Amino acid sequence: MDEQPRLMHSHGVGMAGHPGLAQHMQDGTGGTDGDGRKQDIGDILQQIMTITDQSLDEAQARKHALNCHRMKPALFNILCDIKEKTVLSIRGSQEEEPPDAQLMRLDNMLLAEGVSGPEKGGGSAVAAAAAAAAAGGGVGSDTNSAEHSDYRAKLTQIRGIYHTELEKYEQACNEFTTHVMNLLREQSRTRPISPKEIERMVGIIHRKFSSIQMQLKQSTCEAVMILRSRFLDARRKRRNFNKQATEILNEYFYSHLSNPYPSEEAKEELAKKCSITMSQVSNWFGNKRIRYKKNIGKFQEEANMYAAKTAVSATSVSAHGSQANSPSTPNSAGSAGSFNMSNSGDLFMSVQALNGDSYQGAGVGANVQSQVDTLRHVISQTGGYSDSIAASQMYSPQGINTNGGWQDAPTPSSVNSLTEGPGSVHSDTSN
DNA sequence: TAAGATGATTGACA
DNA sequence: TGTCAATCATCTTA
Repeated sequence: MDEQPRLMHSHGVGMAGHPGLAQHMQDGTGGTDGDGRKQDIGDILQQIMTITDQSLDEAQARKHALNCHRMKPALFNILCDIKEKTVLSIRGSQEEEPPDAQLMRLDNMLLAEGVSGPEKGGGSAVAAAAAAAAAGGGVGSDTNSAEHSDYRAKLTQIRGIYHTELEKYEQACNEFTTHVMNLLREQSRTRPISPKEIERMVGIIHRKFSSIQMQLKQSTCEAVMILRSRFLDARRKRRNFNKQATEILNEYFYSHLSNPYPSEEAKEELAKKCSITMSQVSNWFGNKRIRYKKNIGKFQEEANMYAAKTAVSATSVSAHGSQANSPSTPNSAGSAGSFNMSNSGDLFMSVQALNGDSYQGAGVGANVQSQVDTLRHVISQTGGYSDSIAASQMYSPQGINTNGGWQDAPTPSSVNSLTEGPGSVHSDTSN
């Protein structure tokens, strides 16, 4: 209480701050009643001016003086009563809100996309799923994996930004909460603040920050969506198969020209070799058959080329003799779709392509014919086919019948079978 | 930039 | 369900 006089004094007419003004006020302009009133106004003004000029220390000192004021407990009690009647009654209407559905949705999505939660390759799983969904859009696994890794890298980038920002927000939220709680604790010395009220204030702060967090989550979701759509769009774009894949497919097609219907197993094998999907293999063969049939002349050169190619490799096979064509191999052929371009069965078919009436291209000369003879010799040596069978097949026309379909084309499932009778077309998987 | 090549899609059919 | 045929959309090349 001994500070009280000091407090009052500081509110008094001290001239320290503005002696000039105070002097002017004190001087006045006359000694009448009006002069007295002016004097009061001057005092008030002086007080105001003094307050604004007070340093922080002075303010602290005055605050302390106020805390120690003898009337403080009584005033505090009154404030408590008033607050009890007003503020607390309002509180009832502001009960806990249910968890935000949108926030939950965002959380779930971020978790599913692998942005939030533990890094378990969620994003890459999504990318893989997206790749699978867009199966057939790419050119090969190398390209797919490149795009895949690109997607993953970008997703990781988004994840990093998201977590950094989230941490920043959380830190800011904690700091601000601590700051507010300190303020409230400080204020609780001069006004009644219950723990519940502090709790409520903290709740308000958290809600504010969580709304900011929701914006962050929303932005992150949008970024992921954009990334995904771009990723999928890029995959939808058609790209040509690489040269090697096309060669493999063409080799198979022309070496099975009389029956260019690869079995499921053969398709699988081709798909693996070409690094494309089975449906892409099916598409390719479908397109190829139709386009070939529509314009055989145009494909003549290509057919000859591949036939010659196969024949050359076959010649080398013949040079190696039975090692590459053990007697057991032809009949074990049906084994699950594996095929070999240099095996006797495929050579047999390539010979067909080479010798078919309409395939006797100008580019294939007597040397190729001699290769054919060699091949026929090799084939006959393998014991898989008799010369007569070979001849009957080799010199048959394309296999394309008058209706435009491939002659005697068996159902795809029977393509692999080597147990069919003479004249049957097979060897897809003769190994 | 146009024309041709090529992979994918769609509907009909057996 | 696989294939054919037509067609679309995109890529490649001259």
